[in-house]
Amino acid sequence: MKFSHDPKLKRVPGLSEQVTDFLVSEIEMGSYKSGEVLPSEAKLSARFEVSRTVIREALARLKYDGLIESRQGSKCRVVESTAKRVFRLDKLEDRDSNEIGYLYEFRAILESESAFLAAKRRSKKDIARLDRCVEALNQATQKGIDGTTENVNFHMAVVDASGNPFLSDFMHFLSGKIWALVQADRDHSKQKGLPPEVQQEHVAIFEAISTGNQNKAREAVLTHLKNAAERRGINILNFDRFFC
Amino acid sequence: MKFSHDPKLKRVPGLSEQVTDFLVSEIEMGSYKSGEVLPSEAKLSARFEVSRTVIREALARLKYDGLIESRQGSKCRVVESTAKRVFRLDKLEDRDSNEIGYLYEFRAILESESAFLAAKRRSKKDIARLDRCVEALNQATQKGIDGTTENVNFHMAVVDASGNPFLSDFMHFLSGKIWALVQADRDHSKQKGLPPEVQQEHVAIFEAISTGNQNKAREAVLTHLKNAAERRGINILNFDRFFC
DNA sequence: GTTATAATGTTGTATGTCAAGTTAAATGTC
DNA sequence: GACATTTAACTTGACATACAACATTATAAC
Repeated sequence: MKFSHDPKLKRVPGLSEQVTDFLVSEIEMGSYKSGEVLPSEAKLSARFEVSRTVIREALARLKYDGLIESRQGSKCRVVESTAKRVFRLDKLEDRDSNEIGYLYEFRAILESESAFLAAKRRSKKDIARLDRCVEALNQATQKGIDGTTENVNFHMAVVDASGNPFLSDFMHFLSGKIWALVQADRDHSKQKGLPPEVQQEHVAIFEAISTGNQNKAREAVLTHLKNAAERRGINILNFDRFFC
Repeated sequence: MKFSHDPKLKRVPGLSEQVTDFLVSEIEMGSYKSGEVLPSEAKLSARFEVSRTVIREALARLKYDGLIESRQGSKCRVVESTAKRVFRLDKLEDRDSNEIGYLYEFRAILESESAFLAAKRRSKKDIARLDRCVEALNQATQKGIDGTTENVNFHMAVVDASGNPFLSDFMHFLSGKIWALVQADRDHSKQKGLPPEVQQEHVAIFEAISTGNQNKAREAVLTHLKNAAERRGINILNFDRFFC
């Protein structure tokens, strides 16, 4: 049996990765506070019993994230946490159901407001793209195939139609994480194909956006995500805010 | 004159940083598409005319961001953009006023919904913290000092009171970027101290959250951010959506 | 005490080496 | 010729050493 081309092969974490994670947790735990200096590369090399190369690759990662700062000649300094250059969303799979509920709430806020804005700003190209997405979802529903890709495409078409590049970029990032999360426990559910009621929800969103009904677009998204969370057994928290 | 301890010294970008930026832009431009392999470290080393050490440190950064993937023995692969591990918000200072307007809109969505949730979920500790923040802003207003720190603290107390850790974490990240942006052109305005009307807006937000009036909390934040954007001459886009 | 100088420490970069793993070519087999 | 096996070449991971550029600290001079 050959594994040469299988991309799902377990990637063994290298030494620099391990050192990186360790240093990150130490900084986040407060072992090294803002403004303080880290031990020299030589000291870290001795402490972790790895070569300086490994240490440097780990530190390069931290520098890129803006966690530490360095200048030739003097030791690395830990920068204030407000100056972080990236937003990271790791270890999502081993968070409890409660936290995932918060993630869906977060997503619901962004996507519903995106739809609200999209109903106002959507261009003809946006509507055409949304139309294609709905059609693709239709075919997926009829054929009974998975349709996850088409689903994601539709949701991304909505946020892109909002016209806000930050909203758009961030939701692309977030949906990647959520998608990976969904795929992770798709083995459990074993459900094939999209239920027809899901597609009805999609159509409702599309109609509201294309006709320019902002409030209806927002509520259609909220309804859809509320149902989606329920279908996945996620502990939703505050979705009923607009329905009381 | 000595600069030894001055942290504002211009940090000269190292070779690995330059290589990193170049490779990132090449991947984003599409020179290396998803699933394709990068040239070997030796080839890259020859191409950029730097040592393999530099290349490895640059690649370590890309791996950490989830832009590429590597396994011992085979070349690095570019991963699908949906699998990116981080959300980055760089080069914010050289975006035009229009885009900054979108940034404020993005922020307004998150902060107004945070306030909406905070008005429902705020604990006694949250209210106490908000109270301390308002008091600190009061004193800053009276003393006529800058008050930027107190301002940021208040806004973060609001999002923390929302109880949603994702919302909270992300807004901490985002406010760091916005704060840096504000500080960048604070030299232009030369305004000292907070105007009294700003503090009134803060108090309105606090009152709405502490009394549990969700809708009022959300609109108070929107009003505040709308005015804040106007005061800073930012081209706001859609803030009047709730006022028509 | 202050200032100039030397010594030391630290990061940035380059080079070489080897091990472990993958890929591609050569070879053998039917 | 098609297929499987072995071999060779290539690639990443990690280590060690060396040196330049810069910063810090200790020392010496005044």
